Amino acid sequence: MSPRTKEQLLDLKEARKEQILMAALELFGSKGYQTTSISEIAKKAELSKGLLYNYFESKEELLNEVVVFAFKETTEAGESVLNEENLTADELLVSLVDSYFLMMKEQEELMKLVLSLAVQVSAIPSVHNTITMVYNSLLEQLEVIFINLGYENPKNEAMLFGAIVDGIGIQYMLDSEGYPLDEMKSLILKKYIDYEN
Amino acid sequence: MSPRTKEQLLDLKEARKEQILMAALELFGSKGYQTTSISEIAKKAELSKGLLYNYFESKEELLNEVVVFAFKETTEAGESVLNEENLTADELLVSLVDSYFLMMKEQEELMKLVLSLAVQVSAIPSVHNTITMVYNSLLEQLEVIFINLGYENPKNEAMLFGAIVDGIGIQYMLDSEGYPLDEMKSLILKKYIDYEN
Amino acid sequence: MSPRTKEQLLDLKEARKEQILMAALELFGSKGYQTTSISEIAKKAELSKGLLYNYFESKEELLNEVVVFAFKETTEAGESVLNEENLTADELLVSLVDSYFLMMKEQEELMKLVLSLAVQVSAIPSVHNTITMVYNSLLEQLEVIFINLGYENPKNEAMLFGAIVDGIGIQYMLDSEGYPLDEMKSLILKKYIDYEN
Amino acid sequence: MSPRTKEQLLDLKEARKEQILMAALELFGSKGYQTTSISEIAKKAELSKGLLYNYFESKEELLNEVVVFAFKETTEAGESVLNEENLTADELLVSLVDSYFLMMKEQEELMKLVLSLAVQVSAIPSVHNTITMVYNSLLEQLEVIFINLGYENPKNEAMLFGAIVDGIGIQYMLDSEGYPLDEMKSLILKKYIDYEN
DNA sequence: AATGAATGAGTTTTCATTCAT
DNA sequence: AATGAATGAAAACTCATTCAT
Repeated sequence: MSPRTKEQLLDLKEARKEQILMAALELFGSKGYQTTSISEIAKKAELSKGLLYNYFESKEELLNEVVVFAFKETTEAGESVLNEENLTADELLVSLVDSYFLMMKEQEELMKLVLSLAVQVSAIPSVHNTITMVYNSLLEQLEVIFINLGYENPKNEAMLFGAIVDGIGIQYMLDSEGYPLDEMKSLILKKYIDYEN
Repeated sequence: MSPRTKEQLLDLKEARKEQILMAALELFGSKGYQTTSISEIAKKAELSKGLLYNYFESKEELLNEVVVFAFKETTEAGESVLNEENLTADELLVSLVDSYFLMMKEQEELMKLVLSLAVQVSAIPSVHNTITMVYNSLLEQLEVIFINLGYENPKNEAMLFGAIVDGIGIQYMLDSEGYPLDEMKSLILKKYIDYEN
Repeated sequence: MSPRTKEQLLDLKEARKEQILMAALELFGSKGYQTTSISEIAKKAELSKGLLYNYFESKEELLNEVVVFAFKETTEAGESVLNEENLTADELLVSLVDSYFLMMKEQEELMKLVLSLAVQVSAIPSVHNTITMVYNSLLEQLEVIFINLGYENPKNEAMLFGAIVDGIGIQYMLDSEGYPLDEMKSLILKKYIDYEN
Repeated sequence: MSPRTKEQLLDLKEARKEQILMAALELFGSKGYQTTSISEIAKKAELSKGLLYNYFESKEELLNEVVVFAFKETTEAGESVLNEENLTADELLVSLVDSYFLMMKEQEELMKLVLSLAVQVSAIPSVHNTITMVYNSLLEQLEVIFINLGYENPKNEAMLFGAIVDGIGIQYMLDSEGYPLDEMKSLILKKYIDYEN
């Protein structure tokens, strides 16, 4: 019998990779990078340790790819908001805040990871680079909005907005049960726009 | 020579403990908790591993005490601002922001630790409790100010303010060289008060 | 198209086998047996790992066949010298020394392998047997010459000669750049025959 | 109770180190470097893996120290022969050959290691350097003798002699039971001196 | 009180070998 | 005949913690 076609193999490979990335994302997010072992990831991704190393050269490389993967989702959420047509700048901001808060609620693990990595992993240079890169691309996205809103210093405004979201993320991480996520959302929107929930 | 009095011994013990806590704080802050070994801490604190275990039962307990120790400094800085007399609420806020931003600049390590711990060690239950506790006491401190400022929902305002500071801390950690710390400070103050730098 | 004849298939198989053996020989010689992986050999021989296992049952069996293959070349070089007609015994010895030293220079890899295997691999019983076998057949070849030269104890003389060649091989391996191969050759020949380079 | 004095500790440390070196020497010699695991060495040296790493930073460093250790014994044996007084150059050579052959018989493991390393580990640069160094110091020792014997090219003679010893070592390694060590010794001595066993 | 030698479980990573396709 | 995905045992190495001195 002939071996699988190249395309089939590529598909399989991509699927496997994503499978591993998802498992790693979840574990890194909930337990932290250092505390998560390759064995655990392999078990969660339902493959063997050895095979995992066919897809990622090292734990550190895996982490890097997880970072890219994780931020990609965040960026894409923002992107889709930005691409919605017929929205005033104000409505855009509301929509963006909505999407971030939704993500915090629904993809807690992802947010935890993104945040914990930003902090925890600065010690690993390659990861630090990756994070800085993707974080900056997020900020640029935000900047566009503040430009449209006519703010005086849109770059700094974008950074402040980013800081708020990150900070809330941290607080939410510390106590996701009791945290008044919705109230905070209203509060922020009120600061930026005249918003009645 | 007469034997040392009990108090002297207690002082000695306290001094030693602080010596260890400082060393651990610095290392945990710069390298992260998991990546710092007990040996390194002992070397930096200039005592033996064995003796270190006379003061702290385990690495995890040491971490807990480091968290308390680290937040205490932060809280005390805030406290001293709050206790300054003859300040209007507005001036208090300015003063508090000043003190936080000063700390970020001058005690980078401490900020890094506080933040990274908040995130990184949520996985360790005992540490999670400690952090939640001290973080809440910080928030209560802030709340007082917003009460005085007459804000409608001072608790949430305190949380938002805390989030901003944390978020800026994260951004500063990612790129402490290039980050426009002073510009961000002005921006924040302008949001809260009519402030001209 | 008609199916290939059995002979053609055998030839193909033999060609493949040789292809693998050559690759393994080169890698074992340069990197050592333990340090060379089956994957590397397969890549160098331009076939898949799986297919390689159709030709050799295990890495150890492959090694055994490599040993035979490697020594065969050595033996054949000697054989061709012995079969040259019209040579006096002295001339034969000169010729043989020539051929060994030429091999050392031109087939460094092969020599390295032969030697390193002789030593490195004594721990693997099956390989030890193979090496002993082929090494002895080499010695028998040499013995013939010393018989013809009329030496008293041709067997031991053959062994001594073999030892000299091996020993020089080792020294050459340690420093193939700086080693005075030609001077050593002259020296040896002078010992055995009145030889002027 | 007070900790041990520094000297006691140093003695203990030296003893442990030698204990480990001996175990490693034996195992590397009989099984080869790659095939011997740190666990095995630790077990043979009767300590834990972890403790072994207090004495040697890595397996490779251990190997290097084993090489030095192993050659030191060889060199010292030669040295002691050279330092015997009232010996003619001829007698010195006899004595040296005696000592080498004795070592081959009695310290088979040591010889095996020396040889196998010379060959097997050329791939590890640090070890290659170590071996080249100690091998050259051995050759210099030999050279002195050939100078005293008035040979024309003592350096090359020393190398040839070294090659013979190495080569015989290899042959002896391949078949230590059946090898006519004593006959070979006589043969060599006869070549160099008029020697009647 | 003080030391650091000692342990061993746990970590990341490699690789000969098998097997579904 | 041919592929390379898949496995898992084993390797080198680390480190929190204990304990004899």
